[in-house]
Amino acid sequence: MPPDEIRIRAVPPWQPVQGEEAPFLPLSVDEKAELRRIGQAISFKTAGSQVFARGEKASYLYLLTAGVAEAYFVLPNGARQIVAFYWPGDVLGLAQEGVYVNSVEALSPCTVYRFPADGMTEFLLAHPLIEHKFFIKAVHDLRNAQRQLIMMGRLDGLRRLAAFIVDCSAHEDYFDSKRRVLTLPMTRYDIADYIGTSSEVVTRGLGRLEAIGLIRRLSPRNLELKSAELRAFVNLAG
Amino acid sequence: MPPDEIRIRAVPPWQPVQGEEAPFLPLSVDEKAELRRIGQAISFKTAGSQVFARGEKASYLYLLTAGVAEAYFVLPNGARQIVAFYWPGDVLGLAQEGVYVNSVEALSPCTVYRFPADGMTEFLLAHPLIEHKFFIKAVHDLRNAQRQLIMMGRLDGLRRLAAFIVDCSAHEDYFDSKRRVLTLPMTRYDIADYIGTSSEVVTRGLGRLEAIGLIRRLSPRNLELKSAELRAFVNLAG
DNA sequence: CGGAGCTTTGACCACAGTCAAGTACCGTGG
DNA sequence: CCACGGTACTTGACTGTGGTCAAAGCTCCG
Repeated sequence: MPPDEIRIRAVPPWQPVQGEEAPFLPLSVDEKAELRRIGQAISFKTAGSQVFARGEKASYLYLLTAGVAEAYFVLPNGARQIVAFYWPGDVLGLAQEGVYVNSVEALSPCTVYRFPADGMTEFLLAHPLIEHKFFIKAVHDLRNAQRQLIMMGRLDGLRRLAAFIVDCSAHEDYFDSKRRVLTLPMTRYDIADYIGTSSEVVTRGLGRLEAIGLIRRLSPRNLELKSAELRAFVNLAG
Repeated sequence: MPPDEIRIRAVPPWQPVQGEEAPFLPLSVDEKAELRRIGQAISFKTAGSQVFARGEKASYLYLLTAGVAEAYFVLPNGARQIVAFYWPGDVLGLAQEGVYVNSVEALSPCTVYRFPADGMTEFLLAHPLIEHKFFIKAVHDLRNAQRQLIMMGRLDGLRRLAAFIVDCSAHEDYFDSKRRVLTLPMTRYDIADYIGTSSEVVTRGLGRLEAIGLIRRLSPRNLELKSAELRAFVNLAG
């Protein structure tokens, strides 16, 4: 799988997963060709590049093909809440009434496909199979957002951090499953603004997780994980 | 508009809203007929009725036409997080790999349309215009979930409560805009489990909001609101 | 090799979570 | 209609997590 291949990361609501390419929806050759026809590949060379800002006219819908990005919202008092990290296969560009509702910036060099929002409705109506995949992706993201809500509402800081680490370890490009080493593409501030706490608490949390023996800090951005134990610690099975 | 009319509550991402029936997507007569053909109207007579439970086979997709319901998740330690309240026009039945991910129960007598999940994919593929509306609804709900994330992550208890009250006041069946009186269909516990705090904090919060003069408690479930001031207090414009 | 940004640690304090008790409300049955 | 019981709501007191400020150490890149 070339790194800039068009693919959508989602697990469907109804049909139990079929293939072994587990976390991605299968797109047919035709569908990819159709998407490439109306889309346009774009690269953001450096971390920190702004993809778009809240309030801008929502001219494009984006599909991230390589790299990591974040969507955030800044409150009037300056506080920042990250509402999502985007990994390869994720869709960006959530809009309301024609304008983006969040700002998005790259956390690493990124490549995206972007589709003009203008013709998008017509395109989707003309290609029901593709529309269905975008629909499933939206449902997938909704499920994730609700999961995040559960973590924010009912888990303490340490467990939220552990849950976040577990989530990150699902992304093969950043988790070496043989060495069990996770490479974080984001800063402590980013993590804090995502799980609703401060960078200090994140640091302390990593220290405590290391003390308990659930992780080992090889370097600030490289963590060796005990995945099963981490999952058990978060304990979100319900 | 009859109270059990089929309608979908959502504001679309791209096209700015057109009509004056603001918060609902227009469904054509044909579309309603098609939905009625594959759907089935069901009533839940009493508050507290369980619509479905987490882990059950997701046999149906639901459209709420009257009443209020809640979707919640119970952690192994017994804590409960409400991930959504559902109002008329909302879609219920979020599933993953064929099973519901949350439990849903009625907060008041409810009526729903339910659609068999079995044929649903085929039906949607055969009716792109309807599928598109479900897609837009999913995007709408995703936006709301992200907004909720911002509140949970970066607002203190009092502001979360105020934001919740403002959200409730958007639903005409429960907010008398002439008298400016909101009728809450849920308990303090429900509110607490939604905004991630305890029922005591909710009560205290209502007291403080009343002391500031933003609300007036006519009875525990009936609040007279100063909507503009409440909105300004929450201050989520960004 | 220098410096800026990122990370870590420490100390202090307040918000809000928890436990406990008392009060209001409402539907039920006498 | 009234008495009653259960549930929902309110209030109080205490405690601990985690938010904030401050400062020092580390890392990585230029």
